[in-house]
Amino acid sequence: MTTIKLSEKNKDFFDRVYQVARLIPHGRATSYGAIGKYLGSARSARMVGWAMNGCLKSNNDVPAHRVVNRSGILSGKNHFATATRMQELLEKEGIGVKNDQIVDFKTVFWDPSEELKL
DNA sequence: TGGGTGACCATAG
DNA sequence: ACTATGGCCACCC
Repeated sequence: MTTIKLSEKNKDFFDRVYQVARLIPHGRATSYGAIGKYLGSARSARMVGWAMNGCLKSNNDVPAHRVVNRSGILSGKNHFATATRMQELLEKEGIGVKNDQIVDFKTVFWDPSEELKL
């Protein structure tokens, strides 16, 4: 049983990442960097990935499969329950996946700092 | 305390 | 076009 330590500061960060991830529309996908940028780019994209890692271990409704790297590659599929889990979830939403990479990613791409611009 | 690692990204050569 | 490097910052040993 793995427990993620969450100090006050990063708990806030994790929370924000989860919030944005939940706002990703059905059938769309975004990147770690995009989320990091939306959160202020002060935090690097790596932290977003770290947050995602934590999200899989906690029981929340964060669609981690809709978050990929900048090339549309399913870089985190390795962290899902099964190697094909992430791809299956994406394809079920109508997102094409070929060779662990999202087909026509630029079309599927959903940028929070654009769509969610306040 | 310090150093290595990571579901990454941007820039430089 | 591709490879190399630095930066980012929380986590673990």
